[in-house]
Amino acid sequence: MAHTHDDHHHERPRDLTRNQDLVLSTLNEAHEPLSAYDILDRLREDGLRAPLQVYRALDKLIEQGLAHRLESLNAFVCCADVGCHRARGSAAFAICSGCGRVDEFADDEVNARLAGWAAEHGFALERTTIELRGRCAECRKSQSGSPLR
Amino acid sequence: MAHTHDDHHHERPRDLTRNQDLVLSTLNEAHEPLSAYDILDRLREDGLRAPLQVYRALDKLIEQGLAHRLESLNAFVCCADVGCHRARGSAAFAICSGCGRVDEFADDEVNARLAGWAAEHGFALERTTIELRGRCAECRKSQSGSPLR
DNA sequence: ATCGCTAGCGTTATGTCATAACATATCAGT
DNA sequence: ACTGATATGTTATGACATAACGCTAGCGAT
Ligand SMILES: [Zn+2]
Ligand SMILES: [Zn+2]
Ligand SMILES: [Zn+2]
Ligand SMILES: [Zn+2]
Repeated sequence: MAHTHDDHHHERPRDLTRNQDLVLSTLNEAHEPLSAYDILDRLREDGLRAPLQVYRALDKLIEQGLAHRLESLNAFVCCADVGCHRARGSAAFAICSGCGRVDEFADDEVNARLAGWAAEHGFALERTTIELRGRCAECRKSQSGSPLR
Repeated sequence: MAHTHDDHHHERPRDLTRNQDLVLSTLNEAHEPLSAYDILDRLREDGLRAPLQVYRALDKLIEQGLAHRLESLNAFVCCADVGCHRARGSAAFAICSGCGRVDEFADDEVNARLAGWAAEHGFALERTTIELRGRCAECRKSQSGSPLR
């Protein structure tokens, strides 16, 4: 969108609509990935009724790099490092099958190697998914159960 | 037409069951990822009636490294490199949004870096998903449409 | 042989995730 | 106020995946 001549705020990441704000807050308060329907359930008392309201908000949040979709889980988390979208290469996620904890990180070397493969093969890279599944340090100590598939 | 997951004549272990063999053959003959329901549709005339028959076969094939699940697509491909399961680290996939072509590859450096992150963080790595989305060289030349979401 | 175990199979029903289609509302620029 | 873009609300439907049940075939041990 075109900015006016005296607009020095070239990034306005907090220009969120009501639904987007509700969804982002829900993700922020959760300590685990949430499915769109999980989010919906937590927002019924705020007036949300239909999945589409959640999915639309999620689309925008993801577009702005404020949230991420975990493909291997069909669930969503808020971004742990706002700015990862622009400042760093694509993010990777370590997902614990024990407690649901998700650690977001980025590895420049990994991103460089994948970009390299793409360049070599004439592949126009648009989006990268990197997801590690396993058990986090905490869960390895305590032999706790496995809530995640 | 470019072939990727083409007619590799996989050495199929003789211990595949009828359903597993049907599903693997279907994946081998396809030149694109197939959803479980796509596979089911192609196997109706062979007597398959229910999704579960396909999912159960897929589970076994994936377990044996003969097929892979593409998380970002909710679809399946046959393994382009039998033995990737054992011989190499986890596989990566470049998925073309234009034609559906999938290239399977493995990058030792990428796998090493991800294993390194896991080791540093006490994360017991069980499974890794690496999926690149974009447009393949062929599709960049010809401005063809976008059948994949 | 037949018992008991295991793996696979077939079927119905259900659960979970995601989008199509359409109507209405809100807001900024003119 | 008019207009176009974006966001919203709602209903219905499509797409992906599993629960729960009982049956069958294969196989080694008794
Ligand atoms: Zn992030
Ligand atoms: Zn954990
Ligand atoms: Zn493979
Ligand atoms: Zn292509």
